[in-house]
Amino acid sequence: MSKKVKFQTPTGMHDILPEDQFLYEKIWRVVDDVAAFYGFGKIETPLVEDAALFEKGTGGTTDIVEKQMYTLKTRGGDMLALRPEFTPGIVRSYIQHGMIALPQPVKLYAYGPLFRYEHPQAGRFRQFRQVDFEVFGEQSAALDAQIIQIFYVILKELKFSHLIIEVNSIGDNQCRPYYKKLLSGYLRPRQNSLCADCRRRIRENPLRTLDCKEEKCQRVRSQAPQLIDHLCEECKNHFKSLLEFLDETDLPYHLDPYLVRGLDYYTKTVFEIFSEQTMKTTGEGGEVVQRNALVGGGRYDGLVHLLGGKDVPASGAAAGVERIVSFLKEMEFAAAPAPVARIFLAQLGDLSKKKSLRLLEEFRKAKIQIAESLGRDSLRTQLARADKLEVEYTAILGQKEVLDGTIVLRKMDTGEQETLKLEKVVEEIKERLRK
RNA sequence: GUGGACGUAGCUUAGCGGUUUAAAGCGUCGCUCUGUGGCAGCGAAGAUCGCCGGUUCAAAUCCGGUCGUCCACCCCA
Repeated sequence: MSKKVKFQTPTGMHDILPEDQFLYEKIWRVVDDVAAFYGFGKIETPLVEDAALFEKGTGGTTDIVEKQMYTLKTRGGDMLALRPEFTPGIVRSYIQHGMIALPQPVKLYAYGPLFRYEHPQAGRFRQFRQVDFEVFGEQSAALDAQIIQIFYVILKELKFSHLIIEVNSIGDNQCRPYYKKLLSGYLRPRQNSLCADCRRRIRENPLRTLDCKEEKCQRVRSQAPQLIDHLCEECKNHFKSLLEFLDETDLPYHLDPYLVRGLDYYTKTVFEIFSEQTMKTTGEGGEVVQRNALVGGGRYDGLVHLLGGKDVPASGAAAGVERIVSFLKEMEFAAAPAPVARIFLAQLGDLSKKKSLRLLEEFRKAKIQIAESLGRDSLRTQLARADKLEVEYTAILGQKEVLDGTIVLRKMDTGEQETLKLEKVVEEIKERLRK
């Protein structure tokens, strides 16, 4: 006999069990509603794309592509990758289907699973879901503001309270290369005061030193040349205009001059939305403030062109669904919904069991949720089950009732029972549940 | 990729300075109660103590490795 193997979910991946589904469904419902209101069309792209799409789009030097992508070789020899983010796939679809011929801007949204080979921890998994919104063909900061607003509204609809929006501009191909040079010129002579990671970053990605959490790096950074002081005229105006739009919409934002993002394709606007919330910790009954980025996004004016399309400006953002769910679970109103069935059908004996199948069908047609336990024969256990399900009524169909063409209706809280005509029961119950 | 904590029935945990049948609560199923639930009593099923190896007469318990979970760094949603 072979050894018993215990299968389990792969590292960083989880089952979503029936009792948690309502949380996800709630999010989908809110997202669909908000998207419909703002005129976004839903799009689904494959979970798997040409690996080169992400290498080129997301960027070959990003961690996501460099060390977190699940790649696979097909039998035909193609190199494919499990999508690690939404944007390149949606850009690809925009180009492939000639959406440039549609009235611009083209507004799209999507949600679904993404894959990143990472070391799992709080709010970080190898298979996770995002909600993603993208706008193509409009360079105005009004759309950036609308994207921010959309995610803010979604989180508000989900009853998030302490939301913080951080915005910044990281310039474009005009001004950023110049600023990078300026920054590394400032950092290089001071590298002894920086952490090891930042010393490495000076070469690889000097912008990232800006959001280092090490205190000594923050000290150095406070004297560093500011990105917003070195934006080109166009970027400066764009950013100014973004802030004006945000003021207009009353969104509670902060300008964080040190906010930079890890993906290569961002230009001008970048932003993140955080929720600050105290979480109960499992050990020692303590509390801890969780400040995870729930949403991240920005403008990516060069990406459509980079991936082979026309020079189309675009802007977008994505929210981490698991992170939202983990907050939702902490909130008290996120308890599981009330029991679905308000009535239970108990049967006794073969004859009534056969009759029950037909009766259940009548309830279905009348759109009345009714629970049963056809596998059990004793009335005791069926009533016990009905009790557990917290139904209001149990309809009891025994041998005698089938022969008489009647059915017994028991009110569960009081225990009072009455005998009804079998053909009237659906109507009668419908009437009573209305109250 | 680096570092820390932890892996015992479906769940929550006890046992963990080595020694016979690994314990409890919840849950599940059954009986007391042959057509009447919530309570109670009784009972059953369910764990080769994550896996592999080592030390030992003897390992859930000690040691090493491995896998997994959680957490932090890194990065990101």
